[in-house]
Amino acid sequence: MLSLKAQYALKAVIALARNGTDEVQLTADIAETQAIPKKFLEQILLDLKHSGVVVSRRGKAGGYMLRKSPDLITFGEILRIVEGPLAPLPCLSRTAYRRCDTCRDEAACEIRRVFAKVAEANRAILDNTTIADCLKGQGLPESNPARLVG
Amino acid sequence: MLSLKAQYALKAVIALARNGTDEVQLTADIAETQAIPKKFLEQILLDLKHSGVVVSRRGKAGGYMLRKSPDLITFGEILRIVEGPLAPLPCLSRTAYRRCDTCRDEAACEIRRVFAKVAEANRAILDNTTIADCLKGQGLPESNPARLVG
DNA sequence: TTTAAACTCGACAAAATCGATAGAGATTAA
DNA sequence: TTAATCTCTATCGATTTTGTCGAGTTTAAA
Repeated sequence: MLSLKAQYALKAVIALARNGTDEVQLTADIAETQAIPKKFLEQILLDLKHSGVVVSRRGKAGGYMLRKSPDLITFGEILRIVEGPLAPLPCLSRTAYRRCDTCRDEAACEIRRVFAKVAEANRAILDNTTIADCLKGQGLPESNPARLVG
Repeated sequence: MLSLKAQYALKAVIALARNGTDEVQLTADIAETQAIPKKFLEQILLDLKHSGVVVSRRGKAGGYMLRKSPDLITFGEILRIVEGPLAPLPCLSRTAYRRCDTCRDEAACEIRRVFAKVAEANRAILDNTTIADCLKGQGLPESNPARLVG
């Protein structure tokens, strides 16, 4: 189940994308329009900043802006920042591989074999759906729907 | 991330499937061979029993058996029993729909639109992969791989 | 130069969830 | 009758989740 934090992060980035890349938006405004607790949102935006997704201007007339074009920001990128690896098992993560404590032989693990497909399918969607796509009302870019099946 | 409990449940069901449907298997044996804490496994097997996946015989010479053929038990079924709904958002669950607290208009929710694809993809895999499939070294039955793309 | 508005950052805290354990009870084969 | 086994509820500690607080720091503008 997607965490509230992840939902907040996605909503904030979408709000910033709607706002354009020429003017900053107040944390307080995002918090209010998206119904996100302000102090919690501050933490999230800070994470997004440290990860290079957004930039901030401090002081009076400060706020946040996207650092890159919405079509260069994927759902997968945001989720990894706020939730960690997408993979359903540590032994299936590309970005943060760890051996599974519970199984001796990865190659023989039936559970791993099935969830490898789940991981593939999820990556195919989340790493290929950008913020721009979802604003167009498109989950996936037209050009490569085939990637859905891994 | 898949919970340990879910991994234990899947391992236990797989172990029972390997054991066949004509003889019970001891909780203690499953616990030992699968490296699952015994008392925790007892709870899980009880859940699986209440949900009709396994049957038990009590008393001396008691134990557990699958209640149906492994090709009638899907990963999705087991996961719903021990983890609840598969869907990444409550508003996307078929088995346990709930409105999302965080969004006013479901139809317009960009996040929902994207995760609807994720939910579809996951269901396509998990509800169509049986315990029998995974024992054959097959994540999906040959007959309908197309269901993968929803 | 001062001030007010805004981001920055670390600490803290309540509540929920996860992983596991304990123990009394019920049932059954031998 | 006994020993083995499942049944069921309660509890527990650790971790994660979902926030909140407050003291900085930076900046635009008065």
